[in-house]
Amino acid sequence: MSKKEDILKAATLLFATNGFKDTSMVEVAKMTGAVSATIFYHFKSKEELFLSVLGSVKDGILEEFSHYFGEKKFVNGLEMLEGTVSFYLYLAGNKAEWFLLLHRYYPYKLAKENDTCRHSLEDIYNCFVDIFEKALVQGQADGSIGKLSPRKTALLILSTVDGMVRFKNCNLYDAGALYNELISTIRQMAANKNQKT
Amino acid sequence: MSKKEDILKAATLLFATNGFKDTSMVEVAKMTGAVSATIFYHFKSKEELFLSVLGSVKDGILEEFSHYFGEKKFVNGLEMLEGTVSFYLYLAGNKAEWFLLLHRYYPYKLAKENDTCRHSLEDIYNCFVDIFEKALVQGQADGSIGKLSPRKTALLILSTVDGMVRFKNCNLYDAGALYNELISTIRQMAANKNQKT
DNA sequence: AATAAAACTGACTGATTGATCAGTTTTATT
DNA sequence: AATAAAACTGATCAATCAGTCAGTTTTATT
Repeated sequence: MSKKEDILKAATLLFATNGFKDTSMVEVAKMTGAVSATIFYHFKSKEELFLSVLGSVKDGILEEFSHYFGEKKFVNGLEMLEGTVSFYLYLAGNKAEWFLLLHRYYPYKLAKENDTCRHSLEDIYNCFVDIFEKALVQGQADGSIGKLSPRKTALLILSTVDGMVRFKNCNLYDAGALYNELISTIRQMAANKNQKT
Repeated sequence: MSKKEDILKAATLLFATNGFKDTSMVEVAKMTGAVSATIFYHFKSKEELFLSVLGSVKDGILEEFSHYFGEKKFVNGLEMLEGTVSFYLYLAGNKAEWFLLLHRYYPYKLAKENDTCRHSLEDIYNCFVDIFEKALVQGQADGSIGKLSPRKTALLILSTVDGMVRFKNCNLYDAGALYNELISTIRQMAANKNQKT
């Protein structure tokens, strides 16, 4: 691994666990066995380092989901929906630092004035919502999912899993313990045949 | 309003919008027309100021909910559940600074080492979950809600509304636009008569 | 009015930190 | 081996900020 990748990895961990302001360049440097000036050689400022971190997290998430859906095959839309939810929760545990970073407020604040930041965040959340939506649309086509607004329902499901992951990351409640209830609720939503679109 | 209350109000706003580290005592002081030393006369440290802010947010939330349930009467558990969700979303808009503060990571990190902080957060989230749970239990008693685990379902609903509010505060998606879908989903959950407890 | 307590302030300090830069070491190319 | 480019470093700086304290003003009490 190159030094630049080393720095990026250390910075991801530190920004995720301590936040932007509470992470010093000296800290990041020490973790890679370098000196802070080295970081400023690779990244022109602390903010640029953060943007690179967020960009690499975006790439990682997009790649993970693309890999999962490249391998996995689903018998219908409902199973795809459940698979996506499971994979999201698995990823939130397996790549906890990514989701910790996304559950900090700093990226969203920076996004207000920085296009690069905003685009990374948009790519990440669009990836999530689009997959949920695709599963819902497919499910409506194959009959495994009833009438409902795919986009809004996708957002509602994302809100729920995002909230569950946040509660877990904040040490409030355990997301895993709600898994069965979540799946059960999704099936009830899917089974709905009466609602108008 | 006393100077101490003035400081507390200014600090709430600044901690909520800029975070703990990104809020300086000079900033808080300026907002109240005072000098930073004045704040240190009322609060012995920046951390103690933050704990006081969180405590006052806790008091505010508990009082708001107690006031709402003191006035409002519900015909059954399901209506109480829907009312609670609505009030939660209303409060998240009306007292945005409270929820912005609760959607920062700093309080939860501080809670790991500080009992006062942990207790405030516990009080707040227990207030939310307990009310949802109470509505679910009451609904099961009066027949408006089917068989399900009240505690886990309460947590699931809280995850959803918490996620929706976070998305809105982060400028990602509009929570209000999902209101109808949310209520509809809750009714489907409630209508479930087949599930084992 | 006298007195004490409470509230408040200006000036200051030590520590931290993002960033710079001249100079050194390492790597790649011929 | 010679050379150039890339990677890295030690020293340093200006700015920011939490916290202190001696001293002043305001408020309450008698």
